[in-house]
Amino acid sequence: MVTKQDVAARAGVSTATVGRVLSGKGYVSSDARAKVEEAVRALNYRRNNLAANLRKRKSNVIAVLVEDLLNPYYMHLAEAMVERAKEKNFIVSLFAVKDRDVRQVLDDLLSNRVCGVVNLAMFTCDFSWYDIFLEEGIRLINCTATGPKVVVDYTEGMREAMACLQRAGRTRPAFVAGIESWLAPNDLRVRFFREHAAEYGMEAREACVLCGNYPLAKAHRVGYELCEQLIRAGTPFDSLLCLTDMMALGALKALFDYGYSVPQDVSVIGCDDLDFAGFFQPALTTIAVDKKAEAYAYVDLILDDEASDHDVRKVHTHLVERSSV
Amino acid sequence: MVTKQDVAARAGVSTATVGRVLSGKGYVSSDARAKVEEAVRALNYRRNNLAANLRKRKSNVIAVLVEDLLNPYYMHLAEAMVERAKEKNFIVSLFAVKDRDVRQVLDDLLSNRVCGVVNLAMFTCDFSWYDIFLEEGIRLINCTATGPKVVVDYTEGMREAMACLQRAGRTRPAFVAGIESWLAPNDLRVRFFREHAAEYGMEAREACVLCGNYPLAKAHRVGYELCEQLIRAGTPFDSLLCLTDMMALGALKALFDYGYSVPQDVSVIGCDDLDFAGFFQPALTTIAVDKKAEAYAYVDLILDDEASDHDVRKVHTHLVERSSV
DNA sequence: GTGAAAGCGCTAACAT
DNA sequence: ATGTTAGCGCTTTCAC
Repeated sequence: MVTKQDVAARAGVSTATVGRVLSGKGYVSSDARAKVEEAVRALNYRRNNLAANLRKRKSNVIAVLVEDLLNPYYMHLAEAMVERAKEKNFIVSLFAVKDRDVRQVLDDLLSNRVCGVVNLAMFTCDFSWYDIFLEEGIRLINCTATGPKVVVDYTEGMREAMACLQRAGRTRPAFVAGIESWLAPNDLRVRFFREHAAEYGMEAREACVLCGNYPLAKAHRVGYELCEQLIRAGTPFDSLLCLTDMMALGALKALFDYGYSVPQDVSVIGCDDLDFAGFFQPALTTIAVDKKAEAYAYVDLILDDEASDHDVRKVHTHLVERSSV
Repeated sequence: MVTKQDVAARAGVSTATVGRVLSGKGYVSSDARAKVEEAVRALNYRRNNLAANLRKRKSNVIAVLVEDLLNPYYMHLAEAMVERAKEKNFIVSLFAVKDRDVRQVLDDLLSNRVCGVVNLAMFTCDFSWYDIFLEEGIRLINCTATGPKVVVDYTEGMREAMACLQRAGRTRPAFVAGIESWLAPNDLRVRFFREHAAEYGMEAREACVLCGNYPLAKAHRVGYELCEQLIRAGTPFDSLLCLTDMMALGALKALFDYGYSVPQDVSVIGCDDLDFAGFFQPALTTIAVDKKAEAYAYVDLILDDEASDHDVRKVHTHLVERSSV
């Protein structure tokens, strides 16, 4: 393995000088710089991040916490985060907090001295009792009640969605929320529905806000079951808003199984705009989230030194109309 | 930050002894062990993996190479790999080789001294010219022509699939391969189709093996386009085998758009058994891969010291019948 | 503008 | 059964 020492020796300078040209900080004569660059190329030197990390007491790993990697939405995010992190020479690692063994995962993160943590899990797993993260200067995103956050502004998309339903003449919507009811009030989509449905000439019937046990169960199953439940309850409805596209997928199937046709009998709107949402039957009208912006915001909040602790980045949403309304 | 030193001091022993109890290797008196354990708990000691990695000249990161994280199949794999790696105290990192900038990614892996590389990208990106990996003792899975491999034995599933089609009275199948034609001969599914269709009373018409530009384009789009192409070509067909479930999703939509009904007019079979394959319209009959076994095999091949370089682990497949045949 | 040297916290070889 | 010690390769002060 080629070390900085080797490079220094070949270039006839000290390791400090090599360090300066490699990091681009500090004064180096153009002569020295040239010699170092030649040596680096000739020896095919590659920095050992392990050593650098130890010295800096922090790794170049960004931890991403997920409950369920099988959710395509997370992967959209992960994809973009990897891309962004790479630009800045960081790598992203996945950590599963599946069985709610938060404690163990937290120890893991600490052991590995990750440089930041992005929580994609639905719930705000409270790190605050684990002050160590703060003490160690590890950036936490969407982890604690306070601290930097990126919030997806579903309001914009919801507005368009409701207007779209209204144009289609729908008046009796139901909302497949899927998440547990104690979580629902925190969700902007659910809140918007409850608070503003009336403005679009719709009845925001509380019984039609369907809560479930996502993310414990798969979103598409939850969507199916909730929709089935709604149908069996006999409550009349002419449209369905779904918290996520995968829930919409489930709902679509339930609707089909029970003989409803979409969009003739009921209109369906999803949320996320997964890359294959247009391939549902029928092609799903959905609230698109600017996933790339969301992912980049996560990485930037972790890595930008200027990012304040009270920073909150807003991610936009808008309706993508296809054939399900 | 609490170091091993601190623990040793508090326990009144040397760091070596602390190391012994922590690693479970070497002789330690039960008295010393007790004292160390007490100190670890009291001080809330957590090992610094950065230091350990440097010393061992190898990190606890398993690199996963992907072209496209948006493929649900990979996430299934990633999920299980994370789970397995965690058991052994390793973490998994994602690396995107999207733009074919293999070179750059390889440097990244080297810099980070990952302990192993699992290549989930479709093509065998040849690392062999990069002998450094071998020299450094970094395990490479599915990376080079030689070396350890996990192969998914599609033969089993394909056999059942063909039999299933035969039972349904189908005789004119097409195969939505999706991948570029030079890649096709390497694929067991395609090969099986070409070589054994006749045994099931089917015509293995070469023109009906549809190749495309996956993974450059999204699988579901490729599936759609290929199926559309097939329909427009006017070649008669009564069944469709698809390389992946996502391609099947696309094909299903094309079929629908062109007025065919599934399974009445044409039978469709996918491959992968994604968790939401049952939610396609109609529910997809598909070749299920034992994804967990596949993922575990990857991790095990990387971490097990006994794993030979010529090891090849076989992953089983079987048909899951739903409503598309 | 450049170099020397002190660690980062850990592991493992060696000594006792 | 336990302790001592020499690095791993890098960054970064501090002195020249």
